[in-house]
Amino acid sequence: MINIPKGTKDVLPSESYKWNEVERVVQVLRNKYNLHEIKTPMFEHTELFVRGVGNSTDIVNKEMYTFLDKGNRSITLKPEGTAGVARSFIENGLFNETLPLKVYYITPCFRYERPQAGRLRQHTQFGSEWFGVDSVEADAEILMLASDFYKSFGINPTVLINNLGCSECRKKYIQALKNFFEPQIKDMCPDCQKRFETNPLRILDCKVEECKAINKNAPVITDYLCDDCKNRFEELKKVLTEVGVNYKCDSMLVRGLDYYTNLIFEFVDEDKKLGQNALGGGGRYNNLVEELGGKPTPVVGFGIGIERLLLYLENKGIEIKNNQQLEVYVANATNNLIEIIKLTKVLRDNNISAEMNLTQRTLKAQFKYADKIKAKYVMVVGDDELNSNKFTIKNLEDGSQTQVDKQDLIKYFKG
RNA sequence: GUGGAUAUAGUUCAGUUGGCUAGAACGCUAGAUUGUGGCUCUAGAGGUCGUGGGUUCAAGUCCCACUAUUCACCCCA
Repeated sequence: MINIPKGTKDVLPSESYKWNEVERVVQVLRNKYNLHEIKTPMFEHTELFVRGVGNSTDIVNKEMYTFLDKGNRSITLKPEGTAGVARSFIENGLFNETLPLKVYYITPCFRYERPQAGRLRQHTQFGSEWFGVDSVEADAEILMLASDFYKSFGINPTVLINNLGCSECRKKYIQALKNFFEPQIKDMCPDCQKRFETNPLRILDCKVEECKAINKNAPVITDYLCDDCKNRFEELKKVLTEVGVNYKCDSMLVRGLDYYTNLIFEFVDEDKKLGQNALGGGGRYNNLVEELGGKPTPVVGFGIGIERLLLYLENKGIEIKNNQQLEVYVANATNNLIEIIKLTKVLRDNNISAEMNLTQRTLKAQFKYADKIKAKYVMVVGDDELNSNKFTIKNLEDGSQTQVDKQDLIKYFKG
């Protein structure tokens, strides 16, 4: 017996309707927000993620599915959605097209980690990236889109927001951080000592108690923002309050991807029932396109984990509606197969969901089956019906039974 | 990478201080007279007790190793 690989999951026929519903919600948002889908490959050159996601990140350092292909190229299964989309944007010269460009994707992502509740080696992200806009409106609207997505499922998770500043204020802030940590870095955990060299910002994100204690007194980014950055953040907060986005400021929020500038955010499960409490996250990355070799283009975007969304809904006791229902089961009480098949085809040609008996079962067993698959109606087709052109239709929900003329069948089911 | 837990039927789980042909519930298949579901009743199929080794007269049960799963930490979706 060959088992499913570690950290992966089958979506079984009995639960796939949940995924169909997620896709339906995304289609609705696509129209409401005028998004366009972009599909990029499942794998890219490893270098893209090293440069895009950043080589001081855990994703790049220890979590990538990297291998050499037969042409000795280093290939990596995408660990997140943004880098590939940015690459495509540059490679296809989309910065020369009409901007802003608002794209979205639903894609599997791969990270080699130890699996646990809400964390898989293959997970699925719904993401959206908006190229060529750098405004409060865009920042607010991308948060509204993500928030709208969650609200479509009847939830309203808190989004933590923070502002990392433009490259100018960030430079000053990082220097301030270095000055602050330098005298006491020897008392901090080995990870933080490494972070001090590679990316001091991430020290703020440390979960070790001793480090957290020191972090409490660390300089706060808001004190180092230039007036532009400060005003913009204040204005964003005003807008979010007006439009009902459930946000909270968190000056410790850093996030583990290097490409962020200015706005960053993370949707969280505040009850922490998930274990992993990040439901989705994102922010602004105004330098990424340029760093990957494109014309300087501001971008804002997010990624939302679908598996975590479904887990969150389950924990909250929120059920996703299954709107797939079989309308008619065509039961067979005759040897005239041709007529059964033709009748079923007529129903389907009129967009009526229909299934016919495919087994040697008795009529009684066919009724049992129809009940089990939750058919709304059973239409009995026997020699009597075929001779008289009148069909017996039983409503399985209330048990009532009706005779319907052959030419009125469609009207009966559609009416 | 670090630490903890678990492994018995398709699923969820019982299985006592080691003791006869390993159980339940749900699910699945079929039947309860003539062409009608749900409820009920009856019957049936389905397990080398994760794998390998050890202790013992005797191992699902105790010990060891391996494998798999799972939870937590780090980090992230």
